[in-house]
Amino acid sequence: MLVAVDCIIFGFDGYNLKLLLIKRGFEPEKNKWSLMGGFVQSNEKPEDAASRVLRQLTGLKDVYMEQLSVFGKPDRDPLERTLSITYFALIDIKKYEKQLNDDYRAEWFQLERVPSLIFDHDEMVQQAKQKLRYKAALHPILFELLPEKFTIPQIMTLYEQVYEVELDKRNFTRKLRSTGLLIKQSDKDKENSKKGAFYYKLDKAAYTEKFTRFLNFISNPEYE
Amino acid sequence: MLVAVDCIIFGFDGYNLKLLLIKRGFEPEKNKWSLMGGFVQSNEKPEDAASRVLRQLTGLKDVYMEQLSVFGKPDRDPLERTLSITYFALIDIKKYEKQLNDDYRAEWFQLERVPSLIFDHDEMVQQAKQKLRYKAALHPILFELLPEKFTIPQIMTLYEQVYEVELDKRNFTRKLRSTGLLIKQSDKDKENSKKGAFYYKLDKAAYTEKFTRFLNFISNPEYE
DNA sequence: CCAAAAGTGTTCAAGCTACACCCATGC
DNA sequence: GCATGGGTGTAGCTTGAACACTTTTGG
Repeated sequence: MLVAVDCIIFGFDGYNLKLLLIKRGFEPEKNKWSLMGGFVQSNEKPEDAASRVLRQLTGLKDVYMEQLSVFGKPDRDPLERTLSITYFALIDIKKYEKQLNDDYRAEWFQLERVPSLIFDHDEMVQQAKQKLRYKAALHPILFELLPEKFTIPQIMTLYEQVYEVELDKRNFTRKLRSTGLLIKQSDKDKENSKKGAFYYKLDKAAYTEKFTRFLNFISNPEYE
Repeated sequence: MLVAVDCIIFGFDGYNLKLLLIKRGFEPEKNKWSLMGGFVQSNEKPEDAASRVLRQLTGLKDVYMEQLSVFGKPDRDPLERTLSITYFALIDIKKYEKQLNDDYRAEWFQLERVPSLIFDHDEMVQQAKQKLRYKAALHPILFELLPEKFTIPQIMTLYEQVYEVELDKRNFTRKLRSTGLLIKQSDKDKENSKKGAFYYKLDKAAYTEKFTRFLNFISNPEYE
């Protein structure tokens, strides 16, 4: 049996949550949109294959990545029985922009505008979105999508995008600060407003320490 | 590459949370304790393989089962490169008792008394325990471990076992009732006390409807 | 009548929701 | 000087935690 990995890669540009897709360069389904994937080599762990694939496409390593699940219907690939292990990755879209590998004709798509994908990749994306919501309601993983310095309005927009809700900025700010994960900087981002919004950095030590604690950023979402 | 499934099977006998293991009947590692597993056949989805394997061992079908993750280190099986997809299953231990298939020399082990297992199966069990805690803090899956009629002290013991904590019965009862998942019966279980404890059944409709909602049975556990 | 488990209520603290106004600045 | 987005505080309510006594009945 062939074993592949497919990566569901999320990015955030400050306004919208996006997905990185490639235009498939070979048959079957040549020129259709697809997730970035590759086969697990004989000397490789599946997670190493996923990191390798991600690095090939984006040039990035040490990216937040998590195993999602296995897709294994006997006929999911029409040519040959192939099992796919999916991984979802969260990357800072700005870091990536410079390193884009043009060989793959990759593009970012807003989540609402994702085209239909080959094989069972649509289902993979659905599952990844769900998992992202589930996980981000409990753990501070969305910081992985942000640049080193970010503002509170930015994070709030991110949460609003992920959950497709509108949040109250007073309550959100209070809750966010109460996590103790943020370090306020003295400079401001003035791109999005005249007054400017203070930058924050993530307190890495607190992040590591509190990662596995319950956070409850979003109350009573529907969980999968 | 060979692809196998391995099942982490949990059961509850009213007092202790248990794990079902088999004594391996073939080389390598013959006569060592192991999870029940099997290879994914060419016409089979992995989840079907898992159900099949579970049915072979226990005679049960329509069991609560969930994909856990993939274990894929190149050398995890010393003979041949084998990928394993793990599933965890929750079964009512009483239903099972009658149907035990003796071919596999299976035994239930209390979680604290699980022997060391072949290959990376120890790690699989660890992961399954963690996932069980995570999931059961948010969703009412532990009912899958109980018989059709059960008492509140039984469920409470089950939660105490899963999380290795002591709970307050007044608070627990109130929280449990507030879920609207239980239907009180008029008869009592008199096996465990003279006064007897009322039986309850699960309200199947409410269970299905509320499954994906946040429940928060356990406050602030450490999540994985 | 007594031992053993089942069942039940109240008080306090913390956290969540809803909600409206002032601030700083570029144009 | 005004439009735009950033930033802050309070009151009411809900939820969770802590805690002790009464009930039932088999032996």
